[in-house]
Amino acid sequence: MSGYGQFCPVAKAMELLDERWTLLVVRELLAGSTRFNDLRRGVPHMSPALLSKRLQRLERAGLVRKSVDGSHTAYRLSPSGVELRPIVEALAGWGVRWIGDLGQADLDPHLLLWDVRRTVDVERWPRSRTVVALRFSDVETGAARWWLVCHDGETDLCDFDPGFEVTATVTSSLVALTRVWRGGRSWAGALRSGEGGIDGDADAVGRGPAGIGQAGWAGVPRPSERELALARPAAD
Amino acid sequence: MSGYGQFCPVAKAMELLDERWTLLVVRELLAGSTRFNDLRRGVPHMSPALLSKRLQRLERAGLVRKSVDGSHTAYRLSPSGVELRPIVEALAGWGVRWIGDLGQADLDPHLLLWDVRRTVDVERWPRSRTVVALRFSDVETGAARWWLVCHDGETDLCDFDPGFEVTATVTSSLVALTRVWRGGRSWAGALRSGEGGIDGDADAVGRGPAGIGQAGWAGVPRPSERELALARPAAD
DNA sequence: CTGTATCCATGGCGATACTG
DNA sequence: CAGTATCGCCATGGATACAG
Repeated sequence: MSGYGQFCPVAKAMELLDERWTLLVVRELLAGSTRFNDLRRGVPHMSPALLSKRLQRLERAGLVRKSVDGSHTAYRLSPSGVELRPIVEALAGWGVRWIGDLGQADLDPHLLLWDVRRTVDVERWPRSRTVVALRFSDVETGAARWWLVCHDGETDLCDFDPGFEVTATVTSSLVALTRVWRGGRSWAGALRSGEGGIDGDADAVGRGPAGIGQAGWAGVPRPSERELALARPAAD
Repeated sequence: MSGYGQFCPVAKAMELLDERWTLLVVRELLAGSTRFNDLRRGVPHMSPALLSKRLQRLERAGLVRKSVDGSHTAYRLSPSGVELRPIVEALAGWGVRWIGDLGQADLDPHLLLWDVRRTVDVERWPRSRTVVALRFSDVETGAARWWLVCHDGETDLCDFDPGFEVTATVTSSLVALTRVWRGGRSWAGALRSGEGGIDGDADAVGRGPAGIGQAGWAGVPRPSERELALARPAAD
């Protein structure tokens, strides 16, 4: 018995949505990914077998529609799936307010840049090809260097040097850039503390992270220290 | 590893909230239950061991505060827990729109009346003691007869005859009253089809289900047939 | 009334490898 | 690129009994 045996619509909704990974797949679909491997990038650590299973389940439940066009497969949310957007956004807002503590295990340069790629504010960048190199000061070789290549309104992410001239180079610790992108930490503060830096034509790229953009929920107001204290496990 | 290894706040939120039963416990707390056994009534089929475990987890996460006063224990949501209300309500709205099909296993007279008890519109009832007897025509003995006793603005639920004079008697199939209470089915329709009936002083009790009230999300607009068709597994 | 303790079966899921 | 196949573990949680 995997159901709850309740008619309550919260229970009926959660029978589907409380399965591990499911809502993260929905989140990635809402963010615009349609391809299997794009979804994988957006939901790292999820095995392909499980992703496949979840997509099938969501399709059977009518939240996702799969369309095959030649060798090209796309998954898109149906109307009922799209209606989960306010819920996912509310969860993001809640999470950003109340689960602020990030462990080292929560940090992931691949995922951060996969998300950053979507928030680059191309309008603020030069119309000619612009390349921002990113370097994480505290990440092991292999995931420490990245390049955002912006051209014709498209942004590509490379984990290898694409060879073009670099407009500016942003250096930062992984945790600092993650915090800045999530909101709640300012790039100015990261610069001051020495956790971040920018070289090259900073103005051209909107002074680094400002031009890279922020998460959609970055602007959600954080609880005050007083509110946080009230919500804490409580000495009672 | 039970986490998702992601900094995404949706992932961080779901690490806590996608555990089985958790959000239903939150729902019941939001509805106003504070006592362990009241929570159990609101979340039937959940073992007490698991309820205890979830409450502890929620307390450690700062969403719930436990207060002990003599032999009286109360669980209340903290500010961060209360902030889940819009999410739970949105889930209820989503569920009621898109997961309309109720199986026989989802029906439960105990839970229905536990919920109904909260929505009785005492203002509409006489100031003197009012007793509504409910009888499910299709439920096995033991859970087929119920009494709502309303007095001094309080509503009590009995599964035995309290002995007072009955103001009115509502008869219905379990599925019909569940649908009416959830919204999406009208009591008038249930009466017409013969699935429901009311005897006695119907006017005094707001003509039955109208006075008994409806779920908070009963008014959520349901998708049209056309929308439903679009969201269905799709013949593509 | 408010839980805790214990036990056990299940199946979810992580890992890895492999295919059209 | 877009998945399937297989395997095995162990944690989840259901059931039951019991305790302060």
